[in-house]
Amino acid sequence: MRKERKSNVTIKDVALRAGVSTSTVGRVVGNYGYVSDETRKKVLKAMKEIGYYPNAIARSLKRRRTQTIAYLVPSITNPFFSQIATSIEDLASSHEYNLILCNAGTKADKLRKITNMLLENRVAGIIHSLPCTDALYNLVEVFQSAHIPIVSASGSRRFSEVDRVMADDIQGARDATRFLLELGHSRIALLAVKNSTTSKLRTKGYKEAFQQTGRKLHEELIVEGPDFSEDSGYTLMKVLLGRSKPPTAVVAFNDVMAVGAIRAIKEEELSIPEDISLIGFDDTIARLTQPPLSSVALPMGEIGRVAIRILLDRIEGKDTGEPKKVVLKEKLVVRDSTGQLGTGHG
Amino acid sequence: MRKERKSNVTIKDVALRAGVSTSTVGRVVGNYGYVSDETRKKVLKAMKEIGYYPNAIARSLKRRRTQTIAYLVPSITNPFFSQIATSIEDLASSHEYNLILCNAGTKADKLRKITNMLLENRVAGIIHSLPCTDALYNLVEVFQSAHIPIVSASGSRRFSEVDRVMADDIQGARDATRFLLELGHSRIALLAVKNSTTSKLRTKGYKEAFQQTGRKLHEELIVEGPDFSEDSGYTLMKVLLGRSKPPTAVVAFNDVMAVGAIRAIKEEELSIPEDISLIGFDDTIARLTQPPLSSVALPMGEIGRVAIRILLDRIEGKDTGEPKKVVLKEKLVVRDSTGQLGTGHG
DNA sequence: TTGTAAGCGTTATCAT
DNA sequence: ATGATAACGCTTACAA
Repeated sequence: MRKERKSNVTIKDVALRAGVSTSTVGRVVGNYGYVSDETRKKVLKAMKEIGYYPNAIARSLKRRRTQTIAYLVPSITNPFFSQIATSIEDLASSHEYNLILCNAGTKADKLRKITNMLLENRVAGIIHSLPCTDALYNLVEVFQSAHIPIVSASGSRRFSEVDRVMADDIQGARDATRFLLELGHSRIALLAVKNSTTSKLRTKGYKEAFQQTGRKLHEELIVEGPDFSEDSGYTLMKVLLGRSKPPTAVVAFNDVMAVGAIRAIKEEELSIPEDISLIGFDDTIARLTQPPLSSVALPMGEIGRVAIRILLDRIEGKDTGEPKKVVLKEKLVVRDSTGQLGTGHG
Repeated sequence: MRKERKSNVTIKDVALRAGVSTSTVGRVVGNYGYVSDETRKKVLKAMKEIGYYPNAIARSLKRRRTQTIAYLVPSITNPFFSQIATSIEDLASSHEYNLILCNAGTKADKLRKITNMLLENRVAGIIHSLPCTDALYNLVEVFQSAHIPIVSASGSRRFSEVDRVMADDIQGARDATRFLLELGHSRIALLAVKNSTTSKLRTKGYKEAFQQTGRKLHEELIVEGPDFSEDSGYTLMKVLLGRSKPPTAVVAFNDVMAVGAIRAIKEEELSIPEDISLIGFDDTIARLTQPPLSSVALPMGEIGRVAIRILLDRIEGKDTGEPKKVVLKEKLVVRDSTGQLGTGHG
């Protein structure tokens, strides 16, 4: 015989069993107010015996607030987001909050639907990593007027009314470029991406590095592809290598593009880093390339942690100040794809 | 002046505004029962005007069930799980279910905590991809006795009381091995992993391929590492290459191990596939290796879809039959790391 | 076709 | 220190 645990054991049942009132049981369960040790023991015993566990739904209804927060991403498959998600989940969970993870995809309808669902489920707050779209505008407006706090974690930077935490794309690219400049390179190419805010900021950082060191910038070495794909990296690199004066170093705006670049470079029978130094961004698959790729690591974990801390402070009313903007440092991880200029036959 | 949307507009408010009863409003909101067109319009108008949206918490309390399901994984960072998660989320969302994603990690405490939280929040059902542990036993027991359906999506296979959907590891390895046999290879090495059910099953498939084709199996070419890491793949491959009779083809039990193997092979100045053919598993980063890796793709999307379908059928009582066990096919994706035996100098 | 009223399982206020 | 009771916002017989 299997022990059947009735799923609707209520406080009332416990009260009956323990021979006390529901409010006394409530005090024991919620651990507040005055309860004598003796009574507490009786209640605890009754709870065990009939297998009581609290009903969070009823509690939420009564308290008029949930312990649920949501994290919205374009795609959880992207390791960038899943790492942020992990750190959010971690802290949320240790503060007794549940995390609803929402894949908003790219369709406006989906995000609208999610917005409604979150509203109806009375989430206590949301964190998102979404790009700026009409549907996001709608979301922000709706949640703001419902007084539900929002934090952008490496999402759209455009809403000055919401708390934002993001990586310092300018600094990351500046550091990477500077590192190459210090290795003696000056013909440093940039594999950039059209219509990307991130790409624009990184390009800015690249330029700053040249300015700060007083070295000459070669504008023609900044090339733009349509997206952050491997093909994009491959094609751009091919173009650069076909020129009369190819670069001696390359910064690709993510690791996947860098993989494309590696393929192009090897096809031309050149070696990394002897002929060409290469740096990627994101530090995701960088350990696995051949040679292991130097890459600018983004502080995903930190982004998530800061975002959730801000959110919890907002939810619990500990922070009622102006919207924050937190910018976190990126960090170059040096591996084997970068070397001093002129060690090869280039 | 910002329009302030009061967050606690209730059915009662709408009823008052529209001059009807709460139950009439309820009928309009829930879209059931008889409501005259005229009344419906009045109610709809009132809803718009005062910005009403339903309270899912109250509804859940009343109906004694939620529209929430949970998906538990060891780590959402693993692309294997995040892809399953995506397909689950997709179908769940289109059936008006919310998905709570839980990172159970590896500590028993965390899973116990999640178990309780899920129970208290009255989730309608759960899907998991967790390995067999005491904490999972506890989870299964607790949910079973609360009559909350569970589906294992490529998780522990040990519970015959729960629905299980998984990939056919035996068939995947068999197909991969067979493919290599047909290319003329017979000295086919296996980079396996100790204490892994999956590894055991794949090894079985490997052996079946030899049996079915009547070719001679070289037991000594089956080597085991401690885990599925790149280092593991590298070290095992080094060992194999150091032998007097090295293999002409290799099956690595995931892509990351295959990357390690590639490194080892290149270090010995051998080429892929001319000297050695290589096949990975998972088809995650396989496109990005040099050369692009042939790899056995697991049906992650399909696993998620089947799992959520089964779960929804259970939740909605459409399926009250015996626990199901669904096994889905793996599929070899051929790229450039595999070739006919003897095209190189080996 | 519409309205009344009794819960769902908690929490919180007020007595006792 | 404990108990009675009224909400929380919705659904749903049942009555009208």
